[in-house]
Amino acid sequence: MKPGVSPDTFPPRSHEAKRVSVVDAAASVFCREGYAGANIDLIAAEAGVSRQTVYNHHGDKEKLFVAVVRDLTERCNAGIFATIASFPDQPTDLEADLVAFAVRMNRNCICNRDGRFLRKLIQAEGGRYPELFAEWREQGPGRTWSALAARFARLAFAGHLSIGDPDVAARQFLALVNAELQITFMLGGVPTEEEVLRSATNGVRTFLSAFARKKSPAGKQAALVHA
Amino acid sequence: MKPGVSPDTFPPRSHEAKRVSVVDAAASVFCREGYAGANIDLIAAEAGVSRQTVYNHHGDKEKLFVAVVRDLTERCNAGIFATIASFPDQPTDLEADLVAFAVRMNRNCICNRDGRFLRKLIQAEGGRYPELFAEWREQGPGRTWSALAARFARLAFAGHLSIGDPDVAARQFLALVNAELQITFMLGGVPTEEEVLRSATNGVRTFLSAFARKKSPAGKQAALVHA
DNA sequence: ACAAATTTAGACAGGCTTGTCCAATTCGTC
DNA sequence: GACGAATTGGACAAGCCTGTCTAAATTTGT
Repeated sequence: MKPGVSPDTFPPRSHEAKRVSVVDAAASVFCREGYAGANIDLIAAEAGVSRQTVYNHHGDKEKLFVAVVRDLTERCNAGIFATIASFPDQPTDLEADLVAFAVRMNRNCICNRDGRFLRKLIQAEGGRYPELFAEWREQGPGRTWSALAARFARLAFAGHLSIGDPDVAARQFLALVNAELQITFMLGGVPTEEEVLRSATNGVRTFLSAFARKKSPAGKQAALVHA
Repeated sequence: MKPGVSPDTFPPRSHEAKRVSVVDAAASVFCREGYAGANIDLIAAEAGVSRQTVYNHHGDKEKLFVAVVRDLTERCNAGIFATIASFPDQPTDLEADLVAFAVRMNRNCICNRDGRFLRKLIQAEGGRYPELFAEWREQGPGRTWSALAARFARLAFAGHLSIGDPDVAARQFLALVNAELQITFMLGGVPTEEEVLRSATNGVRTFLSAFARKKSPAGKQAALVHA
């Protein structure tokens, strides 16, 4: 385990671990107390390190804040694109598949620790670091909407939906499945699994009512009405 | 100008005026800097009064903050209900009337100074004053949704829409007409008139596609189904 | 014009926070 | 076991902020 290149022993082992736990604790404290109210001593205590270690690793409060935002942005984007990769391109039950996708999106990206923290930091400090959050906006929501719009366009092309503008549809999809969670988000709360499921179900139903395939053979429409 | 009751001289004339300008300046500073970062000297300067006057009127920082939130809540609610009163109960052009209503809602309640400030304070400090913002939640969004749901139910009853759950429809209406403004709201920006109009138009179109009257006697196919 | 209330500017103590410095200690590696 | 790097705890100066106090100036009502 010692000689040569051992499998899982990196030179800065506990060093890097401390760095991570400082960033994690800082994210939590910055969110709870705001940038001005965040206290380096508290961050250090919550990370289980001394104050001096915080300064050794990150220089000063502002650099630490930037490191926190970059960290959260990166992890959130990774989660979002991983989830979008699971979009139901060949749905068997369109409603059920889209509801499941929306629930995954919420659970893995929007309601989890990173998502809640990043959202709050953007809302609270967005005005003070324009370039930092402009970067997030391009890399995050911008690409999210594009990717999602492409998936919806594909569903429309395959005849499952009737969509005018896929970009608008993608944004409206996200707005609809989160419609009933807005207040909870605003107050910083975490919706229950039931709330997420209900909002997603209601949202997807309305979405499908609006974007259901419209140009279909008359016979099929009649059959649909009968059912 | 001296004897009797002069026309525009209230006993606490400039006194009350100063109180208002202190609250206004405080709202601005609390939003920009956060509660912890807000500086009483800066608030006093921005209000054009001395620091001591701030303390004379409001006691301490926390009481001032509460006064600001109550003030914003009251004004925002008043604006919201005034706007809901202009809901198109007897629409001539349903789409155009709903778009105009959505634009009014955005301009007068959500994007104006009070709306932006209150939203930011709730997001930033909601966790620290649970009872204060719980009160807002009941009086504001709770009653807003109810009132709006009642209006939509009326439209459905009159045969203009086909709605399952009016409460869900009301929340989804608001979510849809704001779908394209979310990011701007998050970053604390003010959307342009064009953006508001576009988001409202796209949102109302999708809303009407989803909730358009389905069982109408107009279509021939529908008549067939009726039989 | 007079008297009362309000406002102002400034000084002030007390507390808290950031960021630095340093000696002692612990940790990882050879 | 020994060496060097990282970490710790604490002291420290400097600055900022809140909230109070005072005496002078201003405004308000009569």
